Amino acid sequence: MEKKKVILRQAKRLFAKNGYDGTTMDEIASKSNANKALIYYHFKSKENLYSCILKDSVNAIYDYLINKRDESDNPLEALKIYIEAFFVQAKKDETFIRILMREIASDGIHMSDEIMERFLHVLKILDNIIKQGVNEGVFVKRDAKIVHFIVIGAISYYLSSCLLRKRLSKKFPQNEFLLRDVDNVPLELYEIILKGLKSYG
Amino acid sequence: MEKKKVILRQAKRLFAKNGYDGTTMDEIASKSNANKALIYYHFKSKENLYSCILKDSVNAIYDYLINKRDESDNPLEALKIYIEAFFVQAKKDETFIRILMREIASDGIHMSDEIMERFLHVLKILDNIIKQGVNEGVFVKRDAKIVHFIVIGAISYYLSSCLLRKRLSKKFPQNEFLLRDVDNVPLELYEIILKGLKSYG
Amino acid sequence: MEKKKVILRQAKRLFAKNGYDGTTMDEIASKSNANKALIYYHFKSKENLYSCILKDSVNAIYDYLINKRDESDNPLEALKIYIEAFFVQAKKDETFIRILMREIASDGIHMSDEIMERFLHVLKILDNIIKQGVNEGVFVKRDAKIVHFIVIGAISYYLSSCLLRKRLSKKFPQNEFLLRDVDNVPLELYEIILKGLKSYG
Amino acid sequence: MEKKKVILRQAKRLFAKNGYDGTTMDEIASKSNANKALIYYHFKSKENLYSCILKDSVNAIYDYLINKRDESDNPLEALKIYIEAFFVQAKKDETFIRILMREIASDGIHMSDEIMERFLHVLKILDNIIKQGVNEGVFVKRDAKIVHFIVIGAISYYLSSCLLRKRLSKKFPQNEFLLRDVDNVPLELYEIILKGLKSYG
DNA sequence: AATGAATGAGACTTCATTCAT
DNA sequence: AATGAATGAAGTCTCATTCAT
Repeated sequence: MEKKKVILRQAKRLFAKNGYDGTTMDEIASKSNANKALIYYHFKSKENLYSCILKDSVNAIYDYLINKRDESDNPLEALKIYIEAFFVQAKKDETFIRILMREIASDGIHMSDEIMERFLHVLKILDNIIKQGVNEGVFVKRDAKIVHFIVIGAISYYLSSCLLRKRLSKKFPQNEFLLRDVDNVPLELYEIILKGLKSYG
Repeated sequence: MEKKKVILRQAKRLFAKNGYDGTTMDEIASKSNANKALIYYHFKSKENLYSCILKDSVNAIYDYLINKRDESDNPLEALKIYIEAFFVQAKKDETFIRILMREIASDGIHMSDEIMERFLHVLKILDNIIKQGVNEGVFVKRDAKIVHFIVIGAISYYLSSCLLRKRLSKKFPQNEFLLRDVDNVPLELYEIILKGLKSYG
Repeated sequence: MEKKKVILRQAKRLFAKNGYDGTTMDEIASKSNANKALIYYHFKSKENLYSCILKDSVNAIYDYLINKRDESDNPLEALKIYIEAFFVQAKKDETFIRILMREIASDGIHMSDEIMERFLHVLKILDNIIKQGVNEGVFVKRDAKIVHFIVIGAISYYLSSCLLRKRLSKKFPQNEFLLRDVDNVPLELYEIILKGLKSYG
Repeated sequence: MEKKKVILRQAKRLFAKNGYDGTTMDEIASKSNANKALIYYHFKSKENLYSCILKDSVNAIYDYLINKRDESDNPLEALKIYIEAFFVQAKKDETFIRILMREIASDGIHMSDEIMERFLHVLKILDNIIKQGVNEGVFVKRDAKIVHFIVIGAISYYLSSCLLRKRLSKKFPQNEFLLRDVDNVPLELYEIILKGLKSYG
């Protein structure tokens, strides 16, 4: 019972780090101190194990965002909350963002319809916020999707490149300033986007 | 001599689509109508083949950006040109952005120091633009890095998700509007960022 | 558990006959009626499989000689026993001598430090016998090492050339007498060496 | 013309060190600074190249021994000359002895009939010496073949183990004395054998 | 005489998966 | 729930050899 969770956790870590094809069942078994056959006992197949992990992650982020959404119906604040929530959740489960990046890079080979739909809902939350803002006249009219690419793209890119930047800044100390962490990413991001969207009147 | 280029092109396509571990030498050989041993004759190993591809791509984008940079020294225009150039080049060589995403997701396992340094230079070009803008008082003071995450993150995410979005919009027609392509990404992106950065008065 | 031993035995036979590079894992698998992957399951690599075999063989001959050594502390008899024991053991495990010859021919590429040390012990047993004999005045003073080269060289050469001589004697019947087996090799050897070493008083 | 000899020399060195299967045509090409196809141009095939080398070596030792044989018809001296000649020639062309050891270990897979016959002649020279000695009453009656195994076995073993012993004596300095070179191998060998064979009277 | 490119066969090794217990 | 042994397919890489020039 406990073992199953350990397997899930370790598998997730490995899938995030090395990708689906770069992760072996042997590695998962060894990192979770489990017999390889036990993984099959619990999860049927590698594909299924991966699928479980993907589903859990998408559900977690969806549930979190849905919860936070209800904290405000003011578009300005809602946008801020959305960005922060996405960031917080993505940081808490850093593996997810890496898995997502790989899925996008491979056109979602491993994503089931169910998972895709759930992910669409995540986007829709942001879309609604922008639309409401435009309707209420607080945002300039602009394709809401571009905001979505900015938010998810920037956060994904920032979070998943943390280790790489750390490594680079050691190797190239003269460019260290380029690679240092940003103080408060969600706030900076929010401020730029907000200023970029806000209609003055 | 021709064959070598064919192999490079096909390998790149496959690495972009399926990742390093998801691509087999057999597949590359078959897609480039080459004998498998010939790939080893020209490229020594899978790792080395991948490395060559990575290097070529990073060099191409670097050269293109360096060229474009010299077209203006006005930070506002330079920013616009940078965004557009990055977008154009990334779109022309769509495979690169996917390879890059995977590399970031795996903390750059396959990136040699040489390649990393070259990639750092790409970032530095943007950093200099922002810094000049802040110095000249046309941009509000803000951590230049966040802009970099927005530009590269959003463009990467947008471009590499094209096919996935197309697939999704067929499967979920009710949400099709969410997934449609944005009319003019670099322009929209530039306008939001510019508005978000510009200092008034 | 049984399979592992079968693999070891068959691998040993093949390595002896065809050398390390001349033996394929496919061949070993087929001769031991085992799946190739099973060999890797039990032995990790070809190199390691070979190493195990080498270690076992050296240990076997060492243990046998150590045991026999204690049967006498008279140098004359001890020398006789050593020669006979080495011969008997080498004949019982004929593969070993061939493997050893190849190892020597290639300067022990595959010999680990551990194995080398064990083999050194084998030499030391003979060395001690000769030295004791010289000290007690029953042997003329002579470099003990030369005796070692005679014993091991002659026995190795004799035993491993058995099949070749048989083949040759069929092909060249007029020289058959040159190639026939010697009646009692260890005894003949012992007598020559003893006579060659003995000091007369 | 020159290249052909370089190829032969380098191939021989490699075959001696790594065996037939352990040596690749690529390696030979690279060590002789020749194009791989050139080796095929000169030698048809790997097997043939090896065969040429084997033949040359056996012929060289045969010619040398035949020459030396005529220097004496006294069995005692002839034996001494034979041992010394075999040793000198084997030392001059150290690769040969290693190749021979491997051939014996693998029952002479690569030895053509022609080469085998020539090698038989080498043995016959020694056989004749011993027989003459027995006939003349200077040697005790003893199977001549055993002397042959002693001479060839001991010399082969001694010469081909030189590097290995050097390596070992560095790794195990406390046993260095066991591994040091013998001062005058052919003399020591001759003296033991002579004393072992001589009939007193 | 000499070479760069090309190839088919096969080598070592790994992997997801299953089975018997 | 848990495990050691076993397997077929496939993956990376090497090798002897040939071809066109």
